[in-house]
Amino acid sequence: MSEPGPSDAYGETRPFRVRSSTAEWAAAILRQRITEGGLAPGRRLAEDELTAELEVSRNTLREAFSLLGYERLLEHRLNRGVYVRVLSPADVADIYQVRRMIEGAGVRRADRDPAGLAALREVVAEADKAAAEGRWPDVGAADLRFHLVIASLNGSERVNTMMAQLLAELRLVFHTLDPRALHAPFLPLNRELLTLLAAGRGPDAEALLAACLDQAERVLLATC
Amino acid sequence: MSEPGPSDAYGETRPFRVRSSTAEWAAAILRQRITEGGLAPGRRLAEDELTAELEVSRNTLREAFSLLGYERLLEHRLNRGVYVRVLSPADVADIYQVRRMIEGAGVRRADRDPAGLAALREVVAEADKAAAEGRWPDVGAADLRFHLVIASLNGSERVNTMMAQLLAELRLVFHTLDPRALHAPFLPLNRELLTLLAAGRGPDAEALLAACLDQAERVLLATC
DNA sequence: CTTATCAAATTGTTCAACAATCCTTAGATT
DNA sequence: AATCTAAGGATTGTTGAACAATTTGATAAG
Repeated sequence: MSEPGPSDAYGETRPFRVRSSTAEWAAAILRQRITEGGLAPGRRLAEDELTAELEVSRNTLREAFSLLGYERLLEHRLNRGVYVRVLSPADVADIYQVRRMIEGAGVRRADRDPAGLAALREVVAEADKAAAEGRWPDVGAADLRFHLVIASLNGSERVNTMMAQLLAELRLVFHTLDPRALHAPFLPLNRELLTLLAAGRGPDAEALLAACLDQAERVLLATC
Repeated sequence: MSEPGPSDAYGETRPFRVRSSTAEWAAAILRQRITEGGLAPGRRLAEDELTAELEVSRNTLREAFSLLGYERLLEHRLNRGVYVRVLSPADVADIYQVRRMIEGAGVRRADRDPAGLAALREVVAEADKAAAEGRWPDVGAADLRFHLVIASLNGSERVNTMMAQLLAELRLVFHTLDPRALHAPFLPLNRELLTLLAAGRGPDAEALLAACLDQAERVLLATC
């Protein structure tokens, strides 16, 4: 056909020839829509619809679906299509169980990682600044990053990606709630947790973290 | 044999009705070959070859590749094909870091799960029986199952699947070694670990487990 | 011996067609 | 009227072919 290069439309449709695969490009778009709330949980993603909109072939789109399915953002029912994942209370409980394990282990290793403490301080400062300026979505992002850093204290690349996926899953619920009401209560707790860690009071930090996670879990379970 | 659908004892038979998709069927076959050593690490999986052998289309095969890539059993290099994963020393170290985290947390929760202890006893008995009869591959399988049960003490479905995937990855290295030399030293250690857990001596059990994992890590790192 | 160039082989992507399955609706039966 | 059954339409599952893009290996030139 007519020159399948970077033509098609002059507009913004597709960034040049990206180095990553087309499927990952499509997956990135869908991932963003899901985690930012454009695609609500339970919504069905029809192939016809999306192939037309994203201008990719069915095969490529299905590969993107597969990608997001592995991240547990989409659910695939055989012969029935893919749906934006709906987290059950059991899912939320399970996710928090894993978080207790990962973050608890991270806190217990905090004393061996001074660079990690510095990163935590930075994230806390970011959160405070965003809160002072009323940018609550940014506060939420900083809160998640805080816990991501705690997970990274385990010093394992695999744990980091696990944690990132868990938080992406949680965003399925987060964006249905008010970011201020959700994250504001945890700002001072995060700060105190950092203080305890810096003071070398490991067991106290561990207890505080556990309390934080329990509270967050209760809040989320109350909504579903 | 946990292959889905009717066996292909007569060659080309493809199951009439598979409950799962064809891609998952193909992935299951490849997964088994990889974890059982039929496909050695570093080996390239050519599309032509496998589409002919498995009698699936290229698209379906690539979907299966993608699936196994998520599980880190295959490595995908752009425009160069897929290869059976080769674990680097860094990979082994990272995997054992995760195992220390998961299994350590499991042991710490052992006292809340009497059913878990019973399962551990059963697996230890299996391993002893297999060792007495010289079935060393079975001993290895029981050893892995022992640690899978320890991970399950965390009471999280997600942790269970994480652990299963980690052990599948480790099998990439295991099946290049002698199962007897690899697993025999751990038989009495596992038994002792169980004894400590049953006696409620949590901290001692935790220390013993850490020692076991450190030792296993050293053995594997010595081979690559 | 090194570099440049070309041809073959393999992967990346798309398309169109058909099969299998699900869902809806209309009709028949009670 | 309610329930069951049987088309039919719509959507997904799978395939094969086609072409583009990239790598690989061989060959030729400097």
